[in-house]
Amino acid sequence: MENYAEKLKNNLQIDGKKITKSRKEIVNCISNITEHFDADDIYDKLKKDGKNISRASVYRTIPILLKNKIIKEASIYKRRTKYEVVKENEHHDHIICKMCGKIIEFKNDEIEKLQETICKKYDFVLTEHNLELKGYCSKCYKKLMRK
Amino acid sequence: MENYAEKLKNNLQIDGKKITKSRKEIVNCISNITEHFDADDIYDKLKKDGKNISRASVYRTIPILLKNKIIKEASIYKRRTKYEVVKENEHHDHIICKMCGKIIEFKNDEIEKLQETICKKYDFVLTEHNLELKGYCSKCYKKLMRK
DNA sequence: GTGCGTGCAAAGGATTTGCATATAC
DNA sequence: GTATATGCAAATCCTTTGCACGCAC
Repeated sequence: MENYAEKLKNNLQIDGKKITKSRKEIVNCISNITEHFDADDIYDKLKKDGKNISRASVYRTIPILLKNKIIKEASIYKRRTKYEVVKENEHHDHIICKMCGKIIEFKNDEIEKLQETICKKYDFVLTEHNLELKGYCSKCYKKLMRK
Repeated sequence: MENYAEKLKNNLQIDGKKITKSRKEIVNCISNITEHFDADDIYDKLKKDGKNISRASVYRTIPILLKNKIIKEASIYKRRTKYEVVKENEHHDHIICKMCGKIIEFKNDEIEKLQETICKKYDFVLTEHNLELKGYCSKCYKKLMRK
């Protein structure tokens, strides 16, 4: 379990930025989200919890969270950017439905091993990777076929 | 060299859609582009060539080109969708050096097969994928180690 | 002739920004 | 006290859409 609030605090101090109530609430809010989320998800969740933090503040905090690797961009769906909380040692890849935006996370050791093999072949040292499989979930594919 | 105009024509006829001047101009325009482009790039290029086709038509033609696999989404940068012309049998993935930016293109059939297997497992129909391996090329890695 | 496609301008919608005020330090 | 952050509403900007007209078939 990582302490995102602490991480943010340290990074803000280094940058000479302020540790405000809004920022603390936002980082606290997202650290409880396990799925993917967008700016409005944060805004709504805060509002539901009685915290009246403006959309502007949410949007202005997101770049800070990105920079400090507390969240990362997961996908963009219908012009809306989706994020996920960064968890150390929990890498996974994504399957994305192009129609409904559904996202499935997976991890495949065989693929990871092959990636290593490929990089060795090209004399590269692999440090990270990003694999996105795009297509249609069974529901959407059926819809598509009916047309 | 593929004949995109012909491909579009055939597909439009199958769908009972019309082969209009605008659509012909647009497909002709993009078939000469080798880099990535967005909707406005098409609009501007057409305008420069004296073809006054509205932005609306460009935007309305893009989904048709996507559907017919004449173009595909390449990336989204600053809320602007970038496309590239689809070239048959030219799929590849990328290895990218984080230090010098060197890019190596590769293709690995085993990984592609595994992707299919994974999608089947999750009841997804795979239509496209994107795999980026990031790390350091041997030269840069040595530099890094010397530090 | 009919229905699909086009152009125009207006609408949409996520995100950004200017400005006055509030707050962390 | 001062610089940075916030909230609000307005602005931005890519993209979509309604509508009247035009064109492919």
